[in-house]
Amino acid sequence: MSESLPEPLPEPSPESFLPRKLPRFECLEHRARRYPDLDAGAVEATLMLMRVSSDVLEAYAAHLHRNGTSQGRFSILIVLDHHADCALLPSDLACKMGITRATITGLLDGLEKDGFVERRQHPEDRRALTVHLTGAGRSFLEAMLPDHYRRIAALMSELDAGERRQLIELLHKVAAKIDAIRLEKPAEEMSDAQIAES
Amino acid sequence: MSESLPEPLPEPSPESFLPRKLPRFECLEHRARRYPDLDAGAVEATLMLMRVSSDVLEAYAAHLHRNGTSQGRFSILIVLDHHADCALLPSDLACKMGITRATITGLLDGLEKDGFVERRQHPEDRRALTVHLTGAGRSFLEAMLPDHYRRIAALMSELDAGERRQLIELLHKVAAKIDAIRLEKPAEEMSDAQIAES
DNA sequence: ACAATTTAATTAGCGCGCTAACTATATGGC
DNA sequence: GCCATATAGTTAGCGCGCTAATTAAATTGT
Repeated sequence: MSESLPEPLPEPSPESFLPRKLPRFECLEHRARRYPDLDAGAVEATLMLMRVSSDVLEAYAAHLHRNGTSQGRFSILIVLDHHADCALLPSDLACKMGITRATITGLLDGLEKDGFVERRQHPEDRRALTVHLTGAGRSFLEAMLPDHYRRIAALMSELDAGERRQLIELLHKVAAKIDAIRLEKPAEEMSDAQIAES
Repeated sequence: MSESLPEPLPEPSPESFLPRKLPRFECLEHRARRYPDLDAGAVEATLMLMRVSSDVLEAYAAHLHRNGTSQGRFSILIVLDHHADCALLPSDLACKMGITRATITGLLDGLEKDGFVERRQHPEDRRALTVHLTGAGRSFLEAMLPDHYRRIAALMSELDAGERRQLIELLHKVAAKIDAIRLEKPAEEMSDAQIAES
């Protein structure tokens, strides 16, 4: 919050930062001089966070796609395998994965068509279903997982244990402020007028 | 790569990490014991990166949605404003934003319907168009930007200048390994046999 | 000069998020 | 017992990424 433009700015050209794609946050830092509210360091960090994570997601999606699946589907298999004993409902999956039940319905349709999953009548509640991995689903998952974990290890292989902790800690600090992004009015940087009327 | 399970693991329950939603990477760390390839620290860091970035994106999308727009649309306005002198083509936008021309077409359709943007015949190349902010588009953008930058500043307000640098540097190290996620076979952790044949 | 290639934009259709609305069942209060 | 409400799952339709195919125009090679 305090400093702004401590260095003369690396002069954008964000193309040079990362191999592919510039994500949508791209052009912002150019405008450091035009907007008094613009904190160039914050924009740069936000840009980088969004770019790297979207590139990671895209790369991972490409890998899964080659193997005939997708993020959402693969995650369902993982969650089902992990809770193999619990007879999860679709709504449990939605809750554990942080997506809506409607989306789960679609993902399960696909997985069921592939024969990786089956829906069974819930024994007590006739509204509900329980979802289960089939043999095929389990073998598919087992075939994917070792490579999956190897990829994740590779992704973080440039960071030693301390750096990983650091990254997690920094991300926690960012996460603590996510509401400032979402809320109607940001609480930070209120003008005197705003403070007066509050 | 070296260490694994340096601490007994914070015992997942990722619900406690962050306010809302668990993203799809969720359940993985439970399985540290079952898979030899699983590097728990790497999984934890990856999980956190994906979760925070997706929560930031979602929060930002919610804000833009309240104001009748979206990430893609807003980014186009920003890029157009920034290159107001250049008479950008749709394909320039695609390239600068890291999305396909097909997607740009759709976003421009929406923006044009809102009256924020217009497409003009390119003066020399009859295949091409140039895209321009209208007055309405510019006013909308100018009305949004100060708050926009305030939100970004707020997001990073828990990090001092050094921590932001650190975050960026750590993310660079992650970015350097993105290919390991995408490629057919991960290069890391090659067996002796693989090394021999390379 | 003309055919082959490249490039610009679009269209059609998919994936997977979302919300809102709908159906069926369970549950809680009177 | 019965009505109101809540909950499970689905459906319909949108947003915005994507790829592949299409059309038009420019460029390149011989």
